[in-house]
Amino acid sequence: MQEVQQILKARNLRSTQSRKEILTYLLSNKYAVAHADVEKTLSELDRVTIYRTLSTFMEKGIIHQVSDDTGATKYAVCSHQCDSLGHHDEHVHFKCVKCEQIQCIDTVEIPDIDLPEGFRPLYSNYLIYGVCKEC
Amino acid sequence: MQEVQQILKARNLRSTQSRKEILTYLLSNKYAVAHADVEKTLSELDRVTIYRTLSTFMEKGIIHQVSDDTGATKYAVCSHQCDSLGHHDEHVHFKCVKCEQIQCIDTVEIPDIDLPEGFRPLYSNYLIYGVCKEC
DNA sequence: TTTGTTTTTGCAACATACTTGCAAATATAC
DNA sequence: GTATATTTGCAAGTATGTTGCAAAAACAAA
Repeated sequence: MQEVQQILKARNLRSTQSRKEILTYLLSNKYAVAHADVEKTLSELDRVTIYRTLSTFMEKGIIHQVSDDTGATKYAVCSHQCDSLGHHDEHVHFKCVKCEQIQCIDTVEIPDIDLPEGFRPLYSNYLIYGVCKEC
Repeated sequence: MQEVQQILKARNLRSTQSRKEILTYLLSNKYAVAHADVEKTLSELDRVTIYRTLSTFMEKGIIHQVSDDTGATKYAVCSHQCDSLGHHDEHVHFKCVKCEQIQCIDTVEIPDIDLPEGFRPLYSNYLIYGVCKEC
């Protein structure tokens, strides 16, 4: 059984053609991808199916969301053991101002912060903008 | 001359009715506001005028952007000396998972990060999710 | 305080991102 | 192979953001 089917089965998700194709695409991409990217690449799939599949993958901890300033949500495959109970891969993301690609910086954990009295932190997002290795 | 007019004049922006109302609203709000919030509150203003005004205020360093996981851009008044040449108020933002409001945590600077070889950071966004003081 | 110039606004139309309901199709378990 | 529950595709709708252009408003200077 291939990797994608194992990932789906482990989350009790049916191995449908759409899911296998979308997951394969996500795994093959070193950068975070937007819905539009999936749609362009897998053009035979319905837009709504792609939205729903990404949403399902999020819930099941297969992928995580990265929000940048463009308004379009991007997604990347989780590197560690995430599941329906939560995401456990709090790492920094890097967005290149030249190529505009977002990548996970898995080697760097998000540093903790001393918040003012009364604020209880749960999780966080840290996005660094700059010029990436490749550019 | 009122505060809002001084702010506009200092940036060489004409003191129009729309700008004065939108800026007053932004200043009166302790949380980050979305375009939709402005539209609901100042319902006599045209949608496009609000978009353009927020965009102008961004360029002139009057407000800054906060991106969260909802896809809708939010804005908050800059606390320090920002201008057309750039924003200089790199602070942490906090989004409450109960009331869903975003506020600036002006007292905490974004901690620096040691990026892998080859990455050149320029600026960053750090958003912490959790339960706020009020909730 | 009127006039001329430049900026801003409002409208129409468009573009992109995302959601919901429902019937038909498909995956899985038996 | 059949029953059942899940998933998909289509249609339609909502939310968010943009662009071009003519009319209106702000400002400066006579």
